[in-house]
Amino acid sequence: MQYHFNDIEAKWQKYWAENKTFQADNSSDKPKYYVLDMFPYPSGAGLHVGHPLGYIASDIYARYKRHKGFNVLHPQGYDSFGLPAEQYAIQTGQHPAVTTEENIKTYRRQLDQIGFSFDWSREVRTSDPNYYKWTQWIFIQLFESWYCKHTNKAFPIVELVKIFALEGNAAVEAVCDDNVDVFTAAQWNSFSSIKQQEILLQYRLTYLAETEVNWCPALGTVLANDEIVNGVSERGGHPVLRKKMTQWSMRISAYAERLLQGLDTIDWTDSLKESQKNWIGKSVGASVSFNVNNHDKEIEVFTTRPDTIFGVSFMTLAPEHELVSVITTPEQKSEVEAYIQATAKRSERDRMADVKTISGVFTGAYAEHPFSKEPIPIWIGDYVLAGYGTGAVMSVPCGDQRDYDFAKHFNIPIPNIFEGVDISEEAYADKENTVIANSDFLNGMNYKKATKRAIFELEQLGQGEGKTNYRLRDAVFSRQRYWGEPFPVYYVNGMPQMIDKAHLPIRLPDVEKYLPTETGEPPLGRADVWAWCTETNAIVDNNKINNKTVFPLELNTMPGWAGSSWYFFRYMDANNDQEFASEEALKYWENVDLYIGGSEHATGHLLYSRFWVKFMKDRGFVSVEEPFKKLINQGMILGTSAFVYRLSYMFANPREEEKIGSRLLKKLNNIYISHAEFISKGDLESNKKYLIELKGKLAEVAGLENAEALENLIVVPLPIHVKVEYVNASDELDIEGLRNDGEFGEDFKDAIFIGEKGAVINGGNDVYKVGREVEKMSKSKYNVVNPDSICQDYGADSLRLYEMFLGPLEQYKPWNTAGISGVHGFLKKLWKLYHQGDDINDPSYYISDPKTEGYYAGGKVVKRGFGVTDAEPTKDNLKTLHKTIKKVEEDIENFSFNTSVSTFMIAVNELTAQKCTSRDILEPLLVLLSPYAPHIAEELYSKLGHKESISTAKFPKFEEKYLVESSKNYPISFNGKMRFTLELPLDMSKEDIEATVMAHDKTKEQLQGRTPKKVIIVPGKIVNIVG
RNA sequence: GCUGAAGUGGUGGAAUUGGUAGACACGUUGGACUUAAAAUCCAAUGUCCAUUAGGACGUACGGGUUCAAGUCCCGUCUUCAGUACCA
Repeated sequence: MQYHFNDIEAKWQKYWAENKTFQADNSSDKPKYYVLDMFPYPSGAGLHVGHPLGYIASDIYARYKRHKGFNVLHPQGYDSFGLPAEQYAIQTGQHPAVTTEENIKTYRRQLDQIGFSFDWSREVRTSDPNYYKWTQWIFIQLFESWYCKHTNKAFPIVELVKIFALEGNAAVEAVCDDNVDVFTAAQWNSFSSIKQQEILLQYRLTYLAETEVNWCPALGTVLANDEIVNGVSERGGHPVLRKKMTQWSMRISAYAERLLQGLDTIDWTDSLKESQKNWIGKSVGASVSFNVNNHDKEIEVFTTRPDTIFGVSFMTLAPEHELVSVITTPEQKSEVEAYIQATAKRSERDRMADVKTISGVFTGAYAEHPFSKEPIPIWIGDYVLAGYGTGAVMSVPCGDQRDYDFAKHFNIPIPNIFEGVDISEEAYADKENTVIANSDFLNGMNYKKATKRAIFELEQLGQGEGKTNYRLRDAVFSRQRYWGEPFPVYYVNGMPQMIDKAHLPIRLPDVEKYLPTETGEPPLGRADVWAWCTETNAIVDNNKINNKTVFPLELNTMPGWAGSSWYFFRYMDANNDQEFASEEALKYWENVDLYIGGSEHATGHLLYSRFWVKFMKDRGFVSVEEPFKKLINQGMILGTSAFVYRLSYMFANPREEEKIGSRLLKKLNNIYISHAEFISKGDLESNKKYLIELKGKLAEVAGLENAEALENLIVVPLPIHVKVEYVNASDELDIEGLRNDGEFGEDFKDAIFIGEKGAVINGGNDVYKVGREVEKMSKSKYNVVNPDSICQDYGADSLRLYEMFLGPLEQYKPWNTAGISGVHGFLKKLWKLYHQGDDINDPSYYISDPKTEGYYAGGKVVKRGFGVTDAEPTKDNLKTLHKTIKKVEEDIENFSFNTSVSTFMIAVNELTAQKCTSRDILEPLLVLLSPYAPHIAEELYSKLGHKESISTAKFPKFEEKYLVESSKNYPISFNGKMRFTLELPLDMSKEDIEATVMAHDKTKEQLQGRTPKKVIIVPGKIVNIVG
């Protein structure tokens, strides 16, 4: 009875789909458990073996929790808005919805064949209007809300309007724009509607603002900082400019403190929490304003050390600071301007990498110390960043190393304000053990006291206050793209108006092309039917715009993170068209218990979702404060790229080029050498050596009579990616396959390959070995391994087990198909373990090969078939089973899936050796295995006579009593080195152990007459004899 | 620079509290079965010395604590990831 995995897997996948085995109920007596994967973006390339890693882990956990008696929600969907589909649309004219639909079909097919226990009845797609209707609705709620600092909560904006009408804004503690003017109730009531709307926009949680953005003209869109690599766009490598634009922003800064505090309440890894903490970047200190001498200007700075205010000996402004041009004296003007220009040329990366160089220029201007009234020189320096704080610092060289270095470099005095501290070599930044000196009223105080006093005195002067600064900036929410959620917004007199919930969704309009317009408007600017009629509440033709009843609609779309910031709630009630999810569903499922995904979302998706959830909680839409209770980052599966090495050459002497004809050059350009043929890549000396050896060959290969022509040629092997499918396990290249591959065109048609032995390959005389390197899987690197062929050749259960067996879930690891035979072999052994019967009544039984499907006994072929019996399990059987239960359960709880695969292998090896056929052992073993290899588990479980899916079976209970041992094989060590082992009863006393061990022949042999100094006995563990 | 993670056979990786380092696999070698191959099964496999018995050395490197260290402490190096010259 052979293990026909393809048939078995197809059978059970069909069974699960037809019986809706994994459909979750929104009510149950069982406790709930919500397991979620970060949903994929359905790219055109389909799934590769890296994608399922996290899905397999979460599926194992979800199935395990079902066995443990939980009502499990385990959904899946697609983050289906995104730039790649739009890029493809621009190139081909295909509507992104069409390609997205096709891609999703591929994804679904690929996901289904791996046997995930997803509840597909709850599928969500962010690009589906029935979904983005609610994304638009949440946007409207953000627009209709403001944040009260006093109660630390968001409230409806109508309540703010009431306050304004009653008492003005003077007493309102809200998170708002910096430049809000104070007004009274009377003033508010006298304002025009437009003026009122303008003011409210300064308070709304989503607002329009002029922001400086990274504008990429070639892509026609704004890019996030992390979409820019080395000053050009990550996608396509186009140049990027800074540009001011009016865009929607999200007032995420209002939630900075709660986002920080909330981290303590969730079970995430420390490294992830650390990234979010750094991203939020809280620092507590004070803002201080310095008057500029001879100008009616103030420079405001933020400092974390107001206690060191008397140590200020200069100030530094960022070169971009707005006051620089105002205060610079005529004498310093040319120098300052030159410095500003030089700084502007340097990229941020440059400035960052070059920490050691100290540069700066004196502006010629002075500020006044708030207390001592001494003049303080004002400098500019590029170590001060315009984007952080106020773009200016008060420099205290004795307490800050950067200030110290700057002062030393420019011979600025370094006053010491710390008692008994030597600052002749470096600054003293330790604030815990300082006593302030030379600081007037702060003398003799420690850091804490001095800080408090300094802030108090500054407040008295009206020149400062205590302040907490966050690095977290408000998030830009507009994208100049087509394939994203349209805003439910139209404009009346330039003021944004929200469309009522009843008329949502606002669907994406059709456009002819997906590019920005010639005038630089977003792609929606191309739509002909993109105006809002307030009478019919419908989208109408643009030429009906009269700005009385018909108004223009917003042309931007929302960013990728809009849809992914709340999708986990939609799964709870995915088909609800009245609400984003019903109150009952939200109450029942609460939030995600376990979230698995890549660490690349640490500061994007994971921060924005937390922000939206906190907002939704404030407004009473949901009842939870955090979206994801526990989060695990799965590591990436890397590809092993294959390289061939094209000889690229250059001439030490340019005239040489003429000596060699162009025909020859073409040939030279087409020679590939095997990996072992060279040792070092770019190093000239070894190249020369290599060249001498190669020269004869080149002359021969290139058909050159006169090898001297190659005299001054410098040869460098240039690595080129080739498809990994043309390389076998021994790194040998299938040259014919490569030559005939259409995708490479003529590239390799006439190529000459020099093999391992150094001969030109012609037929089977030599082999060509590729070079290998581990890299991220990507289409362009030709190193993508597709799960389809693995499912075909080994089965989904093998794939699942193998991906887990590869190593710890969180770790980055290269994919290597060679190892899959190990887990596949295990499944075959498992199958065999259940088919030890000799003569069976299995109707599906057939025999085509007596050697694999039966065995010889007494010269006869004995048929082999399903053979689980009711035999009483032996002590050894029970021990193996319970050892396995214990380990597997611990492993799953610790997400250590790789070790439980080993445990299964050990169990099957042991039970096979024990010739175990007992149902009492083999049935619970299947339940243990079923989260990992569900298909084979279902098949064998049904063969055991069960009519229900194994997913309903209870997880076996571990019983300690089967593992209790009466004896222990003690390792006997001498001076810490294990020499032999000795089987002794566990209840033996220390004294008896010592006596037995000391009397042993081997002990005497080891000691050779010496008397041991000491004998260490740890009962149940070890014996160590010292001496 | 800073922060975080890591470094163990030819390879992927085990070793949860300090207690027999290398589980489980892959690969390799040898053998059985076969006309042959595949499949399956058996054996060996950290390195070095030794015919065997056995021994020496071994968890990036250098020290230390301990009866005992992959595990704890100090220092150094390397790799990967994140990042912000954050006042």
